[in-house]
Amino acid sequence: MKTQNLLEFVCYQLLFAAQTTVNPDFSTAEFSPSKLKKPPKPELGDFAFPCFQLKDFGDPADIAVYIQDFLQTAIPANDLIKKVEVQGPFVNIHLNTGVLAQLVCSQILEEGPNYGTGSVGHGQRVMIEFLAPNSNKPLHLGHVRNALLGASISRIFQAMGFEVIRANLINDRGAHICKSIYAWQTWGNGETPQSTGIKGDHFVGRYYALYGKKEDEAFAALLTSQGLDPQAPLDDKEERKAAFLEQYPPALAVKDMLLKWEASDPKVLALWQMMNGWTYAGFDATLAKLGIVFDRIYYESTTYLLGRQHVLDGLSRGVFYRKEDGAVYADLKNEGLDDKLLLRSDGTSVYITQDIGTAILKSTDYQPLARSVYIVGSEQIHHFKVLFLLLKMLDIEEVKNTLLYHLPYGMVNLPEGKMKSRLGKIVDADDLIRSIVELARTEAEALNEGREEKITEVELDEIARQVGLGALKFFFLDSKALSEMRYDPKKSIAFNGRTGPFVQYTYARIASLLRKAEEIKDPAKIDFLTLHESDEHSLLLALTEFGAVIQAAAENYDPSKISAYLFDLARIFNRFYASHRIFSDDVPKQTQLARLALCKCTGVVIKKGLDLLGIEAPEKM
RNA sequence: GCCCUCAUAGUUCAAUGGAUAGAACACUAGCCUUCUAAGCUGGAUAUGCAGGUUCGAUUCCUGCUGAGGGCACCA
Repeated sequence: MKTQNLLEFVCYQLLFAAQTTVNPDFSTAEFSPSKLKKPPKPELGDFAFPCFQLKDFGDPADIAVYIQDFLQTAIPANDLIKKVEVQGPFVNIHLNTGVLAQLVCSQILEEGPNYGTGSVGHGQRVMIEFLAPNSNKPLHLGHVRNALLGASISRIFQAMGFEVIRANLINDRGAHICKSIYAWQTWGNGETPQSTGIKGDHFVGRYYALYGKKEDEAFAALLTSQGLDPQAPLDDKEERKAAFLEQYPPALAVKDMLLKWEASDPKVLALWQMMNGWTYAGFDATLAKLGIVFDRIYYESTTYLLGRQHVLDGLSRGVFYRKEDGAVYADLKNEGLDDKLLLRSDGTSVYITQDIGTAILKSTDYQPLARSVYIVGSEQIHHFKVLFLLLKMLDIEEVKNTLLYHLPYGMVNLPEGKMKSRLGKIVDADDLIRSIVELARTEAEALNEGREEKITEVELDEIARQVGLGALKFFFLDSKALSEMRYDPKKSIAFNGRTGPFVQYTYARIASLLRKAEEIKDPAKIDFLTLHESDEHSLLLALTEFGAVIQAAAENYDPSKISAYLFDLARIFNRFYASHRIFSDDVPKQTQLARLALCKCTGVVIKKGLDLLGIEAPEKM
C-alpha cells in the first residue's frame, strides 16, 4: 500500500463495518477520504470519522459504537489499524506505529524526491505569468512577493505533473520610460551604469526619480510665483497641475518622444533600447539572486497592438459595438457590469485591448495551453474578470480550451502605511536581499563562535545566503496570497520561531545525524516494528500527509499550505529529536537504524518541501 | 452610488461546517560534561456588532460598523 491510499484503506474498513452493522446500502460517498477528520489531539487517534452525517440511520453515538465493535473484533492483531475508540459520535482510529513506519519509510526511501508528487497535471501545459515589472525602475518589495509566489506556484504545479511555462510580461513602453530617457538625455552628462558603477535598473530608476523631482520643483515654483503655498492643499490643485503640464517643456518633450517612439523614430528607439537594456541587466541580477528564471518573456512593445485586430474582428462579428463617436465597446450589462471601452474614438488601444491580444498570443504560442495563470495584485480583480469575459465573448479557438485564472495577491505595506515611491517610502529588492543575507551572516558567525567544529568562512558565506533568502522567502510565502501583509524591517525577517531558518535548521540537524552514520543501504533490512514512541508516531503520520499537502497547495494556488506543513513537520521532528537519542548505548541497534531511517525520510520531505518554496536546504548551519 | 476583498491574542499570521479556536513574536520560568540551543518543555491573552441556516458556524446567508481596493477615451 502507498501512503496516499492510507485514507482510502481506513475509509474502506469503516464502510465495510457500517455496511455490515448499520445499512448495506452505504457506499464510498458516505465514507470518502474527505469525510475523515483529524482529531484535535493526537492522543485521540490518527483519524476520526464523525457519525453525525449518518444521523438519518440512527443515533450517531450508537452508530459509532456499532462500527467500533465490528472493527475491533475484525482487525487482526499487528495490522495497520491498531485500535478503534469512540468518543460520543466520533469513531477514532489509531494506527500501529511500526506498521505505519514500514509503510511510510520504505516508500520515501524508494521514491526520494519524488515522494509526495502527483500526476494530475500530466499532459497539461500551464503558463504562469508573474512579476510584470515596468522597465523604468528597479524591483521593490511588492515585486518580491509576486516573484516568490510565482516561482513557488510554478514548482508546485511541476510537482503535480504539469508542464509549466514561467512567463514575464515587461511593460517596456509608455510615458514612464520616456521620462527616464528625457532626464538622462538632459541631465545625465553621458553617464552610464558602467561609468558610474551603478546597477542598471537603479541607474535608470534614478533618472525617473530625477524627472519627477524636477517636475515637482517646477510646479512648486509656479505656485510660489502665483503667491500660493506649494505645500498647502488647494481645491483646484489637480486642474492647476494639468494646466502646468500643458506648457511644461519636459512634459511636452516626453509626449513628443512617445509619438516618435510609436512612429519608430530610429534615434528614440535606440535610446529606448539602450536604457531598457540597462534595466533588464539589473532585473536579471536581482532575479538571479532570488533564484528565479523565466521560460518566456513578453514585451508590451511587441504585443500591445495585437488586441486591436481581435477587437475589430469581434466588432465585425457583432460581438462588440461602436458608439457614435467611433469608440468600440463591449456590452457587459448581462454580466452586471458596466460597458467596457475597447478602442478609443481615435482607434487606439487601451490597457485591456493589449491584454486581450497578449492572452490570445499566449494560447497560440503554447497550443494547447490548458491553463493560463496571472499572478497580479488584487486591485486588478475587476480587470481580469472583465478580460476573461471578453475573451469568452470573442470565442477564439486557441483560447477556448485554456482555463484562465487570476491569482490576486495583497499589497505589502510598511509600518508607516503604503509604499509610496514618490515619497521615497519604498523598500528596494536589492537592499532587502543584501540586508537579510548580512543579518544571516552575523547570526551564523555568532553561533559559530561557540561551536567545537567550526564552519569555514567560505561555508559561512554560503550558509548566510541560503538562510537569509530562506528567511525572506518563507516570510513572504507563509501567509495566504490574498491577505495584505505588513513588512517591518526590524521584526518581519526573523531567524527563530515560525521561519524558514527554523525549517532549514531542522534539515541541517538531520544532515548532521546522517553524516555520523553509515549510509542506509538496504531499507528492507530495517526493522521498523521497533518504532513505537508517540513522537515517532506523530512524525510518521505527518510524513504521510505530504502528498495531500502538495495537492492542496496546487489546487488552491497556495504555497502557504506547504510552509505551514513544513513548520509543523519540523516542530514534530524537533520534539522527537529532543526526547529520543539515536546514537546511544541504551538504544538497541535495530531501533537506532529505524530511527535513522525515519530521520532520513523526514530530511527528504523537508528538502522537497523547501524546494517547492524555492528555498535551499543547507547541510550545515 | 454600485461591486470586490478583508476584520481572530498586545503584534504578525493559522484553522475543505466538526471535538477544548492553533502558531510565532514580545513577556516569563526551566532544559546543553551526551547526535547542531537558529532547538526543546511550561505559563496569560482573541473570533468587530446583531440576527439566520443546523446536530454543530471563525467558516455559509442577511443587516450593521470599520479598513483597503475597484467601477477611466490611465496603465
